[in-house]
Amino acid sequence: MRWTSFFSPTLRDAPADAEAPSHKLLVRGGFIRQLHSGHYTLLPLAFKVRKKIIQIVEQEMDMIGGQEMQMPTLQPSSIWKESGRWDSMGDIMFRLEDRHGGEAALGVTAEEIFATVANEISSYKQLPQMWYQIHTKFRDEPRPKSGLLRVREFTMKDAYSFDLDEEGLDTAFDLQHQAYLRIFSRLDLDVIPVEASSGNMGGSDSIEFMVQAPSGEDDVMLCSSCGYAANIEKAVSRLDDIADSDGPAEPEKFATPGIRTIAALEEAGHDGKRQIKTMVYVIDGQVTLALVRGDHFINEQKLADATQANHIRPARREETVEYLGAEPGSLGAVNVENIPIFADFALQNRSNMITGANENDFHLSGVDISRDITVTGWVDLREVQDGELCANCGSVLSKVSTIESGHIFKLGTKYAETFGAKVLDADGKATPVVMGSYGIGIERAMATIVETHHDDNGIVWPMSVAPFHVVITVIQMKDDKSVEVAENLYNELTDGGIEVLLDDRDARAGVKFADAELIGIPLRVTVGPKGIADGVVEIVDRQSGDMESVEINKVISNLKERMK
RNA sequence: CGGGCUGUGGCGCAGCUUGGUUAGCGCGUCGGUCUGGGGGACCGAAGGUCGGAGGUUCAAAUCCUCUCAGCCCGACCA
Repeated sequence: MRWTSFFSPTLRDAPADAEAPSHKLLVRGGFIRQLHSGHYTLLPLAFKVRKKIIQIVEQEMDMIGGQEMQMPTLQPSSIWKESGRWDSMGDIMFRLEDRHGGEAALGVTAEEIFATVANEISSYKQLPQMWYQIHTKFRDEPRPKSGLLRVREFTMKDAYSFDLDEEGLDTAFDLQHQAYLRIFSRLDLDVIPVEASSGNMGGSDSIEFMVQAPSGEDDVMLCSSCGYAANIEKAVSRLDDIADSDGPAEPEKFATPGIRTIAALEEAGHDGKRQIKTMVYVIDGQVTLALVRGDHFINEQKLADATQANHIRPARREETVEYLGAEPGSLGAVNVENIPIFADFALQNRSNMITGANENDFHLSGVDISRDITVTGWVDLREVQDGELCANCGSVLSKVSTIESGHIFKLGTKYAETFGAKVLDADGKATPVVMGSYGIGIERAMATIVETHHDDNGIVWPMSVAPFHVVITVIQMKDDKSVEVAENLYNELTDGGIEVLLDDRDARAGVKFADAELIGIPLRVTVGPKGIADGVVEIVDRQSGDMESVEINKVISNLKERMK
């Protein structure tokens, strides 16, 4: 490709509203343009990178027995209603009606559709199956942001496995896990597999593949010693036991005028570790209490997971007053009936504690949780804090910001049962197939590579996904000899299967260098009169910046060596 | 959904407080001359419904009302 005929509108300045490095660089480099919030046009450079990422994903999926196919993106509501996700998906789903008034949605994910197709599998002899597609997904995100990192329309590789039993699922899950590690390694992304929440996907285990980056939106807890890694929505840590002194036979009410916070109670001499923090939520319309230790913080996703909630929100002040009789700051769960109460494990067996009395400006002391509070369920609600100790090995945990690059789920039989995907087993008995689902966002992977592969001058693509392998920079287009050498190299390299961008623009060297570095081509061949006088051209490595003078007839072998 | 900010040529911005000729500047673009190894210089040129609608006024980019869009923080996020 010749630069003079290539469409790559580079910009000197990044758009003012871009913040994330990948957003700025992809726009400046002429890879993408925004059409609308969360919707981007992929220009030729980005399209080339996307295609290479897709090829890598396809190769690795095919390697583990994946069969590529494609599902419709416009899907009838009926299929989503059957699984119950027409409601549970909420506002994330783009919904529309056809001319007959039929409800439909744009594909958010495709468990339902694949499970429907899996109806065609009728015998255990046809299992296992591993199917996947690489296709557009639509999600009406509350807040698209950071260029390609969070968008409303994107390409996703979603794979689905079908097995006869849990053991088969474990095998498929592990195959995908290994394939993911190979894919991200080939993309030169340092992924950390972490234990994750499954959200409204359902199912048991799920693992997310996270890449550490400041622009990331997900927090992960990492143990540097034993390798424990978990999304903060799932992470646990070691806690010291607390020995409570004996309390009174029943809770005692005491006045706490003006005290409305845990911190204020602490100042009044009541250690946060001895307090019960009472939070009021509305979960799918049901007012619910969540209790954690006074000095602890609740993680809402944990509460949502524990209650299998579709929709969860903090209660409004009026609701709190209506149901508990007091305002936030004086709340407690003692003597509360008819409202579900979920308590964090850290409160188990605790006694002689302090909590709100559900009467403004009063608290209770001497609360024995098992005696005085009707706990509906003991669950893990506490959000682990940076610096706490690993539950496995006792080393210090650190909280890091990450980008979610992939997520794999063990779904079990939920979708198969709903959609009647059953097979006859060896005994002739009908049994639902066991499913797994496995996703990777293609454009997010592209942006994540940029997040982790750039410097002050621009992007530094790994060879595996670079839009071109080599850029030939002609220093002076007026110098016939330079042009001749460059043209010959261009033809030979291209014939040799190397993807070359020939910078044949009549621009100054500085401009060409800057553009080549901005768009991040891994190798640059500089052809100029100085070198030609000595029979050489220069090869510059984008990553290291190292320059080597190479005899013209050895350029191809040199480049091929570097590309290995 | 709450809070904050921004819409002026392809990009980055000024002008708006205090209304007043042809709305400026830098970069980019086009033509030309010189130049030529890190975003060069000079000459010339094109390119703007000032986000949109309504209003106030002799007069609106500027004031008022409504509205649309985008960005950031939070909420939310399979």
